[in-house]
Amino acid sequence: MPELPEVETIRSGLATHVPGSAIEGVEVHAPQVLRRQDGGPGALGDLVVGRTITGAHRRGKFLWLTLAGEDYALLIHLGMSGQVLVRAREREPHRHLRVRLALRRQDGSAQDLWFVDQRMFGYLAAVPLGPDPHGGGPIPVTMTHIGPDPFEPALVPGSPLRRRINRRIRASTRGIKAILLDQQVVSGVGNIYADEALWRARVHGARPANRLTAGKVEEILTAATDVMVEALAAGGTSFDALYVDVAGEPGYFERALAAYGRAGQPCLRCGALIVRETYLGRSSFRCPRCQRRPARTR
DNA sequence: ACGAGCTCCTGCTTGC
DNA sequence: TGCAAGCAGGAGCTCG
Repeated sequence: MPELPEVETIRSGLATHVPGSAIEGVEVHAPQVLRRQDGGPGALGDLVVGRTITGAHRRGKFLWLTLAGEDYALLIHLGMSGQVLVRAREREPHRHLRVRLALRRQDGSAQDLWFVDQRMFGYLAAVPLGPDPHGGGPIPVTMTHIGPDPFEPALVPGSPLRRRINRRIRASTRGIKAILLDQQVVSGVGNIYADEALWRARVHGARPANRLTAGKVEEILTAATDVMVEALAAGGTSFDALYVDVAGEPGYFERALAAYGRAGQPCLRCGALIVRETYLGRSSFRCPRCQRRPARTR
């Protein structure tokens, strides 16, 4: 499940391979992944063919390639199982190949950009660029509601934005994990890194956010940032073949996970057995001793 | 305005 | 053995 570190690994791979290349053609194998395209699936080709890719950007789990003219971007969300692969033109198509972009490099050589997605929760869309409400560079207009992510300089500890977000979190009665998963507050954290951050901060995910101190919220945000920095250094987390980088290589952070997926195994801090629970309709893993359930929940 | 719940989708696993 | 149900879950949407 791609979260911030995995999407950043892909962004960085794209940044080294595709800027300067022109999009020569679009081949759609599954129109479903273009369901968010304004004007319908057919509009994608009209908006991107003939244009040159100028850069690869990311906020949270959203990825976009800017196009020459800097008025439009090709927005990519990987959903649960999306992959972006840079492939040789001759390569045999992948079973779950949904969209193929034919690229032409500046030196005249050809390469393909594949959007592969088994479960098709992901999508592609050519979207106009607009101003960033959080003060950064232009972003696709369909994602202006997405909050800043912990890798953004504006969100460093002690910054005004960080303090504002800390207050916003503590104004809510929702469980802290629900807020971590809410991409409109802070983006980039998904189910895996939320559980890891909460384990590190010794907090139960169902703890109402308004009952946390500013210092504890800060500790949770820092833990989320730290675990994602470490995961990025390992190339991301690959549970199965569903997450790979643009060259098709998996990441190696799974072996460093302390909570997620470790039900029945000892807590690396205290030895109590990690438990799996359902929270918000998805699985949560925690240490029953380090992360005590809040008193009045359930 | 906020939050809870539903929905999209495929493939692997589980149970009868 | 074969089939159906269960499960995985990001984020946009609807509804209260």
